[in-house]
Amino acid sequence: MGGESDVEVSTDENGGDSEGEPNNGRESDNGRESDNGRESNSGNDEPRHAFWADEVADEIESRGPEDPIVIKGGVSPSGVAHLGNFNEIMRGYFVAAVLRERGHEVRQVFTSDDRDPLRKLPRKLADVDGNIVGLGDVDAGALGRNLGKPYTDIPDPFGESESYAAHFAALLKADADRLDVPVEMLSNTEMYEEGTFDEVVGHVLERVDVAREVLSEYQSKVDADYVPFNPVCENCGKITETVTSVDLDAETVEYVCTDMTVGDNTIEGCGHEGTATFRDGKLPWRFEWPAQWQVLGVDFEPFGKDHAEGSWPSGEDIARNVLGIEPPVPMVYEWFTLNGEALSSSAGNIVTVSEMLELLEPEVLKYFFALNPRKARDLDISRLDQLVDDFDRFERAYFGDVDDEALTAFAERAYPFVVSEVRADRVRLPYTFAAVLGMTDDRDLRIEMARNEGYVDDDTPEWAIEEALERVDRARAWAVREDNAYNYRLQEGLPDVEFDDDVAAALDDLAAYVEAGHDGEEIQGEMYETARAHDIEIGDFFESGYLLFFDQPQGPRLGEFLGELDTEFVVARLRRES
RNA sequence: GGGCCGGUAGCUCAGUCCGGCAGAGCGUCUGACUCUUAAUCAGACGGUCGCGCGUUCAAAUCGCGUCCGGCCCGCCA
Repeated sequence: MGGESDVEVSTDENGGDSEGEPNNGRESDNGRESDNGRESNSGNDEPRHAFWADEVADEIESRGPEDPIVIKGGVSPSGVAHLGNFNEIMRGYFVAAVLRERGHEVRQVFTSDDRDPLRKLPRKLADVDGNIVGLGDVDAGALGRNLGKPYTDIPDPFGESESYAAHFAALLKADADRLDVPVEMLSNTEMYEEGTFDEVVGHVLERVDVAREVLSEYQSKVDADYVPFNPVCENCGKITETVTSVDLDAETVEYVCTDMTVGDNTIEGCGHEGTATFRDGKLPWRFEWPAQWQVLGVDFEPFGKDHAEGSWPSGEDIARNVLGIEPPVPMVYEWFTLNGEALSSSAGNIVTVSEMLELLEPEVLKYFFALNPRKARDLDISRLDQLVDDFDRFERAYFGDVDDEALTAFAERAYPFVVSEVRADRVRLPYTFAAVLGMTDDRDLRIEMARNEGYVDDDTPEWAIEEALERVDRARAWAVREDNAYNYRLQEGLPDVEFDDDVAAALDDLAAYVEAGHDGEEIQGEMYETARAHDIEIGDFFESGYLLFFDQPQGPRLGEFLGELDTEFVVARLRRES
């Protein structure tokens, strides 16, 4: 793992190859004593990693895993593929990225646990574009009739994919692609059907006594009749729980299709008695999870705090004492809240990746997941500007432009995995400013305003301008969605406003001045003159201008803004004509 | 009831593993720039590190207890 990582770490040299603009940002001018300090203190005791993924990678490496290192995540395909599910993918992604940088071959897989039965109707679904829709917008009856069946045996409510499960998995995969995360989607059902689990299932059923004994430590319902295999009923298609006998040689089980209790509800069995192969059913979750570790050779798996005290301890135990394998390196991540509340699809408090990407660049979203997984965080949509500001600062820290040792150390490790490409001369408009630029759809005017504020100059490459402007559309979408203080909009039509006679006269004078042809700075100065000449408060005069152009009492430095607009339009508006 | 995780400035969070002056950004306030979008510059304010006890020369950090929030001990993420 030596060579490649050494090259990667010394980013200072290789940053320049892409755009011919040597990246000296990280070593930049303000002589940084921290560089010297780093030399001196790195000798003795091993410094703590600034990025959690490095810690995890250390632990994985210490076990001497064989390449490819396998990193897994997984969810049951119920309801909406929301941002919370992305913990599973993104946490694994950063560890995978670190290991790859260290020279390992890494396979990141994500299981869709799609042989699980649909237990209750989801309140919300997401269509193929990631838009959230209610149950009423799809054929809810068709779903209801399929309660108890594996997700892969249920039709796609949107009638597009081959099953409910396939629809859901496609959404997750599409979101992973949007974030440029290379993850291999695996269908649990397919793995059963292909016989991938045959051996483990046989092994568990052969040692059913041990299996019962181990699991009974964790689940009181495990009794002498408990058989850790749930066949799919050949008659009604539902997952059943009552296995009456096992034939290890034939790799089949006999079962009775009995009722299944789910919370307060009962999903009725059909009473059918039949025979199922090991491929026509599934292991219960507590066994299935360790079985996945075995058949996929999983080395690392992040999981939510819900599993930390339930499935993980039993899974670890089952892996060692029933399957005889070493469980993967675990990592518990805290759940984040959305707007201060728990993520809940039934309460409608969810957001999807594609929704977020309408508001943020992918790298900002990735940055969110690069933060310490142990901390409970809130993703506050109304304060996305804060998150973006934090990201921008994080980015500047990578290039050595922030006087914050801890942040810089974190950024040096995490930043390259957050962006698709490290480029020194990116332009980042502050998010709220970007929202303000959204007041107009005129691309040139946006650029001009950014130029006026010094974010863009003649040396700014076209690609950087293009990328910077992408934030404008997103920030604009945010301002509109939140309808907040940055939701400015140049009014296309004349707003419904009335003015006193003296203000009206002043506006007419200003119109004449603009019509005569003056630049923005001159118009700005003239506004003061005009207001004085008509003996009106300067503030009031500006306000009348803002009302005319934005239908709001506040706005940009008006003269210079008007100077950028079409003169005819400005003159007509000042005269309240159109 | 038993267990796990979180709680640090108004907000978002570093710092906690391995004890050493309570930190950053944003916001707020004041001042400056012909008073006007994001600002910029200068300065100020801002803290019972959830709370208590203990260990220690020294505790946000370690131990015990406790409060609040979330989660697990059915199924499932």
